[in-house]
Amino acid sequence: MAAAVELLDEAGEGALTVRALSERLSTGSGAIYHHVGTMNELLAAAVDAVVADALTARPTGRSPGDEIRAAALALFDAVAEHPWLAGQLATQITRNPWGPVTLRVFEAVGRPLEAVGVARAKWFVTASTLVHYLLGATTQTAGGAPEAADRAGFLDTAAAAWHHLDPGEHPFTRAIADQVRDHDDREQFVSGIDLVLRGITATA
Amino acid sequence: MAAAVELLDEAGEGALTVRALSERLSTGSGAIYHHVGTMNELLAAAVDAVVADALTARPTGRSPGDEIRAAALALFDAVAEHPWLAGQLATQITRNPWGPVTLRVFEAVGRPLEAVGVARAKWFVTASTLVHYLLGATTQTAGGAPEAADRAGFLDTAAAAWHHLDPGEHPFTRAIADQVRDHDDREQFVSGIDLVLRGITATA
DNA sequence: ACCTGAACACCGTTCAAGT
DNA sequence: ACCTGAACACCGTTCAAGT
Repeated sequence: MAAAVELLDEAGEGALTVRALSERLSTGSGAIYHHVGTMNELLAAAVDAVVADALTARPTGRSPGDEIRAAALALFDAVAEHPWLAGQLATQITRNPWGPVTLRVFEAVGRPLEAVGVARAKWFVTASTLVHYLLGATTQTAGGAPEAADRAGFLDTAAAAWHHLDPGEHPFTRAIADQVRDHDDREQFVSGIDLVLRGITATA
Repeated sequence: MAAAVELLDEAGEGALTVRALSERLSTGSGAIYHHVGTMNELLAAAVDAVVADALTARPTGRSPGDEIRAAALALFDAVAEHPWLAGQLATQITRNPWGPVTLRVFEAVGRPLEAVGVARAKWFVTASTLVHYLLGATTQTAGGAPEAADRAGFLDTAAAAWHHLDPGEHPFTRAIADQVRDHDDREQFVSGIDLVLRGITATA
């Protein structure tokens, strides 16, 4: 398990192969199949392990909102630290929508909802909305995004392209191009949570 | 392009291979590489084509909220119709966060925001939040989910498992197990949008 | 310009055989 | 019980050679 995560961290999604893993563990490829049913199960277990690690360090937030933000940011940071997680999180959740990953995220994000004043009957819809936002955001944001210096040029290119769109066909995207160039992912991520939370409290 | 989507629709993600496609087109595998750089580009183009198809039929909503809901549901239904799209949408967006898919969704969902009363300076954050919710929800929800009859047992199993969780460790998830069993994906999807929209109007 | 199809360097998985 | 490693049935991609 640890060796699998190591390989993924070192060289990305493509690096976790049966051959690479068995070499790293100084064993034969057949040996791996004695401990795990399939390569996908191993990958799912790796994802679960990393998510569990990110979400179990539960901080005692000052407010329920803080607790939700802390849990969400813990996941966000885990994806930033393990870039392969962005794609794999999405893959696992698509493949197994009610699996262990979903459970962990629901539990971490949903628990503070009672204290926010959400009626018990609305716990599921409310938590779902938060979880979906959170997963969508980490999927797009924290994944392949290159670091620091690279990042500026990266966003510049996208923003420039959007800036030159036909205003007739893509008026909205064109209008926000500058905001895209100047935004900060993590800040934006939190703003999104706050927006959803405002919808929640407005309803509750 | 059409042949690629056909293959995906018929037999899922795994069915789109160079060999299968070249056989379907009664040609050699090399011929495909004369028209496309790589298999991934082809897949990306397939995703873009389906998303474009889903989002261009723009309904003239009675209210901006209706327009947003309509665009979101168009995407939701496209994923339901092409189950492989759930995973591929996520994959493409992870791989190319500011690519054509993102652009299409932003444009469709963001355009009505002005009419909702969102300040121009907040268009990007606001649209991002909507888009992330929407992508997260379709990723988890509309993908592998089996149809009708199957679906009941599918959710029952998950709900039953959650029902038997240790209340000390997973109090929240355990508490919502029943709601999971009885929920309707599409309805829940719209409720989530409404929740986010409430956050938006509460801010604007 | 466009296509052919064998060849190459990979995959995941299986399984007789070993200890 | 656990491991070995060759073998199998696949992949995507390349490239000399054809039309």
